[in-house]
Amino acid sequence: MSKGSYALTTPIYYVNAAPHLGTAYTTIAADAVARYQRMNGYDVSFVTGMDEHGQKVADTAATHDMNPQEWCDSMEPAFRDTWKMLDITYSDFVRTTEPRHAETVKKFWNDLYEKGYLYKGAYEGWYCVHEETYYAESDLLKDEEGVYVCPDCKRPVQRSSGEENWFFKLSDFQDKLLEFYDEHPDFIRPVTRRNEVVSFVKSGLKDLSISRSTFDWGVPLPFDEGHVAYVWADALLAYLTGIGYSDPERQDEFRAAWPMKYHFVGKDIIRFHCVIWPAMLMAAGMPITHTVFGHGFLLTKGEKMSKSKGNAVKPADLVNVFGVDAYRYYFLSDVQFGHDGSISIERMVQVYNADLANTWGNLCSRVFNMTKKYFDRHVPEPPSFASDNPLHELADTLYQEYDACMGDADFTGAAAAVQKLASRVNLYVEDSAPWNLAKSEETADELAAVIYNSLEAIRIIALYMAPFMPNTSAEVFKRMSLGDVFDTTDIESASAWGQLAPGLEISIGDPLFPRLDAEAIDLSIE
RNA sequence: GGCGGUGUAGCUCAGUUGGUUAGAGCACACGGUUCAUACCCGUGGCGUCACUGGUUCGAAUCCAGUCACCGCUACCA
Repeated sequence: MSKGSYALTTPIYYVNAAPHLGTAYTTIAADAVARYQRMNGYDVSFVTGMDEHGQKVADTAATHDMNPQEWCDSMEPAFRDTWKMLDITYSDFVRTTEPRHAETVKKFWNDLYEKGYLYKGAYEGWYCVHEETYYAESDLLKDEEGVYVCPDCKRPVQRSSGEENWFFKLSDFQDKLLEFYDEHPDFIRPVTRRNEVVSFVKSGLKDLSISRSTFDWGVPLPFDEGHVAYVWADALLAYLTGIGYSDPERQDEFRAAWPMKYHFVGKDIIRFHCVIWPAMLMAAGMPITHTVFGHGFLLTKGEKMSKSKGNAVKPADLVNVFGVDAYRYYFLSDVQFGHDGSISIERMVQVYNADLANTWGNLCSRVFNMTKKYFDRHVPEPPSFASDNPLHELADTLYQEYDACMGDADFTGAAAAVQKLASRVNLYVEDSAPWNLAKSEETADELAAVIYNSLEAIRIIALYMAPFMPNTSAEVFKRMSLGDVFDTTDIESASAWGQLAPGLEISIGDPLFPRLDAEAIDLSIE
């Protein structure tokens, strides 16, 4: 029984660079939510993709001796393969050069054109005579007297009318946006981002040029074929394409999935998603995505991680050392989503050893071993008193806590909630000392209870760890003869205490997370 | 310059509407245990809660100022 639709997106990533830790971070977060909400009973639409248009792409293609389409095609595997490596379960991968997306762009902007939200005008730019270059206002510097000067040669620049473009009447939406933010406090998260956006909009909105005519690498506007859509006027619409907006056969899906639940984005593109995008939707008369979540940046030694600084460690480098599951777990659990977070190899090793090797992995190992040793590898029949135990009590509160965190994109909180149960099982085993209970026939029932309860807790932990660490949970389920953990469609009832069937065979297997030695890892993030 | 944010144990961070000896995880030290991946369990130390002044019976928590760092201040994304 489906709880309904749950749609979310990552940004449609600009093709100019292969996925790096930052894009992987956003995508893993979205995937954790997607996986969880599927297990929680929703029909999940999870859209990601590639943003392939614009002058810059055309230029980059040229430097590689390719035409733009060839260049974009050559980049597709970099994205698809990275997402495959990270076990990303997107439901649609939109390339903005696909015909179906061109349909979306044409349909959408034609609608706004007919509704009178577009007009032709000239974009006012700045020109430096000496450098013979146009600059955006944000690129300019100011001299002592507050006069704009060229960022390269420091000479004053002059205002200049650029090309004729189509403009979207963004300024018409200033009040409506402010009203919308006010009525939908959850639209922009976290709160600091919200404040920034509100103060930006309050400072006044200018109309936005949404077309370009000086190059042709883009979607031609249907009412003026000499113009192609500006990249953002193109890329944002990929969210619609990804759930079937322009596909006659997917209209039911589209109606169910729109408006979406989440756009996960980096904080650097929050404005496009929180100002321009809702204004576009208002103009189109469409409802607006529930929440745009602008997460923080990953910092190494306090500096933003980016390829431009040449300090990029590729996701694959870390996956090779730690494995996919630990990679996902580390970034989601140790970096507060929404805040900038420091990351380091040292820290990653610490978290891996503490949370995964020592707590979760070792717990499975010790309990599975005892099951083998005391019950010939089979889940024991629990005596009637077995369900009265501290693990049962804690497990009963887990769904509520975890669900609240995941619904809130608080991955750190969700991971901690599961981790708390794992720690509690370790303590329970310690307190119960099954190795002593095994010494006498008189305590055989107690021993069965302890082992059954520990196994049952492990089953439940594996369920809730699955969105973070899909492979490990699948493996734990397999070792417990439990079937596919991702067949779960109602995690709340699946995690209710006492469903583990006695008699199932338990296999021990190799350690899930062999301990790592920080000294032995030859990899540094500078 | 304007608006906003941050500054709490070695590290990463929690600290609700101001209220008893300031918390968690990790790291560190010591003790216990042995089913387990030298694992698990217990105990412990450490903090002038950035600084200064103020309000209050009482402030990490409110106010003012100072210092440091950071974000936003539109069309590369």
